[in-house]
Amino acid sequence: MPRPIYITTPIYYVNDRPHIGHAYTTIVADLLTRFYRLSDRDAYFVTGTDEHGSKVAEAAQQAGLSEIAFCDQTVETFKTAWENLSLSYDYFLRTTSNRHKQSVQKILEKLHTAKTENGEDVIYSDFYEGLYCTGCEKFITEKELVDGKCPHHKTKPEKLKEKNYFFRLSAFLPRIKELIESDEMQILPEERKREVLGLIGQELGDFSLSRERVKWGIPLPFDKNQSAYVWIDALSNYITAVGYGDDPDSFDKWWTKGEVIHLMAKDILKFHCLYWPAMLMAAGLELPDKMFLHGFFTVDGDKMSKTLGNQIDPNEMVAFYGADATRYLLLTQFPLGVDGDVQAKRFITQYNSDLANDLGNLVSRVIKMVLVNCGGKIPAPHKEIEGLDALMAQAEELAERSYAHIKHFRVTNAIGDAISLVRATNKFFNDRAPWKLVKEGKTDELGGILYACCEVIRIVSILLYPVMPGKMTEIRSVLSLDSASLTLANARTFFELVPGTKVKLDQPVFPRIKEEKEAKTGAPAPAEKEDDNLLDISEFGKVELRVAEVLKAEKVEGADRLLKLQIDIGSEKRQVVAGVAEHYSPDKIMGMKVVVVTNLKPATIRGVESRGMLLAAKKGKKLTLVTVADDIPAGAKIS
RNA sequence: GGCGGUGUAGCUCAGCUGGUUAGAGCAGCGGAAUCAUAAUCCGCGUGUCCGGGGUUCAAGUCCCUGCACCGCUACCA
Repeated sequence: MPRPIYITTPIYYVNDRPHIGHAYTTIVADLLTRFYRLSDRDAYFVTGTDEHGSKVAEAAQQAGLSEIAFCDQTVETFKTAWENLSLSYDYFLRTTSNRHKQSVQKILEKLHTAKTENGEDVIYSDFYEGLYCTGCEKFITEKELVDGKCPHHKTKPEKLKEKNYFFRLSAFLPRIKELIESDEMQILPEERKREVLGLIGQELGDFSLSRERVKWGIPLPFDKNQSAYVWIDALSNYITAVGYGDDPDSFDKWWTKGEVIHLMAKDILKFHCLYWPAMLMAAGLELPDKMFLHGFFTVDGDKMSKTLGNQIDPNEMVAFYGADATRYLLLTQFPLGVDGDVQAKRFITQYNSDLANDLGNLVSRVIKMVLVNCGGKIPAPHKEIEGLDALMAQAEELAERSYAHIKHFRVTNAIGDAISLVRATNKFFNDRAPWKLVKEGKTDELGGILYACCEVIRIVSILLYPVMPGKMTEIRSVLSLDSASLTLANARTFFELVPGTKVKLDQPVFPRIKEEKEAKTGAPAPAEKEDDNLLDISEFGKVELRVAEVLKAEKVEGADRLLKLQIDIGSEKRQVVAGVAEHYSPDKIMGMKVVVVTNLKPATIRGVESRGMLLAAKKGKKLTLVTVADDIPAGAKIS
């Protein structure tokens, strides 16, 4: 028996809305699962949601709901999106489920008593010191502060020390490094492996695994005043989902003995490739076999982000292209593992070209001819046909090639091979010109050609099934094929179709999309502006703006983006530090009349004192300083 | 600044461990065919393989270096 295979996606943060990034990972997982099942491997596919943490609690409060009610609601948006995409996970893990919470506590207990090789405790307590906002009920970083105050509550945070438990990551890194270098735990693609090894080379501190003040979380069994921090809680899902702590048989089958594959985008590399293996080692558990980190989508060149509002909603794509075509289009934009750009109009051309013109039209032209000329029944094969051997050979080796591709995560190659076969078949059909044979009454040869084409369609319907399960099932029903013959083994040989079997075709499998129809990537629907934080005029008045002339400018040593400026604000001269070095050279900014906030509290940045802030407009990578239209002396007040 | 990545036809990208005239799809031009979803098939590319060095009998493919862009990271009051 081949090893069972266990495939995971990250669990998605419940505060997010599903976008094509989430969808992509999950589609890949679904594809792999379906493909391995075709090849007779037992496979298990888990996805889910990460639902704890102070941000979730905050969002729930704003929505006027209890935490769990809020989560129940938003989890549905993920489940619906996945259902729309025909994603058939075996288990949907919620970190708020009792099962997960109980098992995480068992993991924590285990870690609590665990020792490192040197006999040190894996978990130790220490103090975390930081700025704490009582309004937010959380620590905030210096960076988040506005004018020394919490941006949300406009209050000064207090310096606070809190007890935290830490995980002794450093003790495990040498061993992890060995395992990664030797590929016992494979990090893919190669460049990501290099990146992780590079990270190990840098100084990595131990990580904090608990929070004292976060109430919406899983309490530590050995200290009820603390709750588990995100890494422990979220990463553990991979084992709690298959029965760690409550179903030894399942856990043994999938985790301990199975081939474990974690799929994710490259942004969470550190946690998965270092924190997670360390936790598992400390708990004495098997490590995953493979981690595959895929790339990011950019949309028309820009990174997808909430703030840019260019996130693509998979539901909108599904509404427009259907689940199967959406899966196809997302998977084929770029090879798995690298970043790629997505352009709205490309989706339509590619849909029409690959799916409608090549595959859909092949089905139409072949089946219609069978319907009209062969009484709607699959004709008998005929071997003496020019070009048939080559076509057969290409079709018969497709399964093997695809399997090899999938094993190495070369998803686009596997799909590309199937489409190439479709093209070759269109060419074969064209070259043999069966419509001429109809007129000449050569029915044997005609039947042979049509039989061969049906065979290719059957084989393709198996190999593209993991990508487009719905449409391939549809195509298979055209040929009266059932699911029993939906196996990779069945795709390896020609002459599986039984002559005389009825065919039927109700409508085109992939109807062409008219170009005039607006290309929908789901992109913009710009987020509605919240107008509940309008300012009172008096509040605005607190900000003092003045025109200032830049007298002198120089780069700040050791910082790429900082310029140290001497400015004249009329009444006095001041020094400010501005993060504009990437856009303005010292020469260029010298002499400019800019707008400065003059009543900010002084701050020290990179060891340089700054007393004021320049105003600038920024969009994506573009940044331009705010200046004045006509000449006016430095010091002029702005209101 | 540190780490990683990318730079190949108009566009999106393939090119594994170096080896004949550098490829695919899309778009464009010309043609064939008419079974089919106005779909298909054929033909057409003088591309500085980012620049500069080097290793080699041989480099898009390895090494060094420069440039541009992207991501993570530090500093952006």
